[in-house]
Amino acid sequence: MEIKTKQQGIKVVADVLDIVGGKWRGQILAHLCDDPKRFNELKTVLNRITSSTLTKELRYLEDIKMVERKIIQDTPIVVEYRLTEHGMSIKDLIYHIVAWGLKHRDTVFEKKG
Amino acid sequence: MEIKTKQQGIKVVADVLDIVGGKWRGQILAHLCDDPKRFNELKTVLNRITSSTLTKELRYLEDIKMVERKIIQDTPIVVEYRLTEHGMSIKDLIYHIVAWGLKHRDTVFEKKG
DNA sequence: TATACAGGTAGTTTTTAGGATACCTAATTT
DNA sequence: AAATTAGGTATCCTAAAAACTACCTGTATA
Repeated sequence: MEIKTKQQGIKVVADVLDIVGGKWRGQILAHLCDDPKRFNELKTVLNRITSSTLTKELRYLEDIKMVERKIIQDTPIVVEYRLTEHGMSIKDLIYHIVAWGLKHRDTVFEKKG
Repeated sequence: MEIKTKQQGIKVVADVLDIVGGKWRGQILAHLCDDPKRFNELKTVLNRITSSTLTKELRYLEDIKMVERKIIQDTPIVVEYRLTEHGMSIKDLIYHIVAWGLKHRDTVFEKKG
């Protein structure tokens, strides 16, 4: 694949990073790679995220069809978030991100504590 | 690879996205995957970036040893930015990002113009 | 002579992401 | 009856990211 495919190939990088970037989206998607998670499970595992931020990020991921919200029980309410079938496609990319990070982040961050 | 390696595997996603994320860094790295580029080449190809932002982003990428700045001619001054040897390792990841994006961004962005 | 290009810096302002705080319904537990 | 859990919403606020504007050195070009 040639990235040289000028504005085509580069804009796509920005688009993908819109989806996966920011402080939380990558982490949320990474957690959902394993298995579906409930709202408060995500909240616990994403240390320090607030309810309102988590809600916003999940709504965004729903809007772009990466994640779906499923009410699995009505009363008491139980909600589950999972990757859509289409969203599953992100797993590979997340694996590559993790792989690169495990190999290289120490070098790259050596001077940054 | 198991992402389930709890906080280990997830924190690394955030770290990598720190490097590659934001509005410009991914695009800058993607452009430098092809070949070295001069300051104003980058500025032209990254439509709408300002000099000061480009300078900041390049300085950051230099600090973390992903990119190096090389004065290739003194007078008149000619400066070239290229991936460091270590920075080259990002190529694969960029390719995966582009690959995923080309396959999936239409679906994902179908409702977003 | 003056205008443009190359490669920037400095200072200020705007925009945006994310955080803080408070609050909501309904059920369950103490 | 009161507190806790589950799953949020609404509003405001702040800190950081990026943009805007102006300016700089030095060379080449018209």
